[in-house]
Amino acid sequence: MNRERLAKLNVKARVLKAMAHPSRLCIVEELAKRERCVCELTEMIGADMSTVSKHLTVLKHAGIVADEKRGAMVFYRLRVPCLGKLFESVDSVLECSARELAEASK
Amino acid sequence: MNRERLAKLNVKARVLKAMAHPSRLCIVEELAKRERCVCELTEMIGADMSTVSKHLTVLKHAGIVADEKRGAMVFYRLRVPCLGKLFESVDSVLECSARELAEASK
DNA sequence: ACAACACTTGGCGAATATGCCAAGTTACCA
DNA sequence: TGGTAACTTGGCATATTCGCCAAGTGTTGT
Repeated sequence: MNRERLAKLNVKARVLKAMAHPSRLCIVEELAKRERCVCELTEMIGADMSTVSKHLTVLKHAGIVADEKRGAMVFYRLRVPCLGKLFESVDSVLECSARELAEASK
Repeated sequence: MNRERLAKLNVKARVLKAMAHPSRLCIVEELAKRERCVCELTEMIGADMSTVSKHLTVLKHAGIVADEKRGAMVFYRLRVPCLGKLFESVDSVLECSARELAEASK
């Protein structure tokens, strides 16, 4: 495996990994609807605010979200508008997978 | 957050997590082209065969790949045909992200 | 029967991830 | 100025992941 390909794989894996956590996925899904402050996300997830803040840091580091401070609050939004397609893809993978499993169990 | 949504998030996160590793992503990309035996994948990745075998177990457990033994060899293939779209999605996320970063650094 | 090949599994140490608490910063308001 | 709310960061304990080696299973070829 050449270096270039490995580098690309690493970057892609990092993006996937950043979303590969229930809370972070939830955050991303919410941000796909509209921007949110940490407070709102914290209440939604039901964890400690510090925990949510760290999840947001992970997403930010992966280039998925951006933050903007307005007054005392920090608003997060998706940096990328095309995440909807990714969700659809994951969904269709799940559907295919479920269908295959159903076939297999017949 | 209600239980049903949490359950869905967990399932989706599990699929993403299974692919969120450079070696596993590489495996999935290869299998998207054609089926492969463990041996071929091992050579491609350049790790111990036991390591590759465990990666394959992870993918199998997530419902992403299926295995079939033929003689002494075990062939793996994608269980789902629609993974190509997911790759495209990840790619476009990366492109958007790169473009945004370029804009931001102007 | 024996050796070689293709895997899988168990196990171990090292590295990473996760989530809470505590402490610090910054903004707002009385 | 003092208090409170909104965050972030550090640190710690616990849990999970990763990759190798060693050992075991099943298959092929001699």
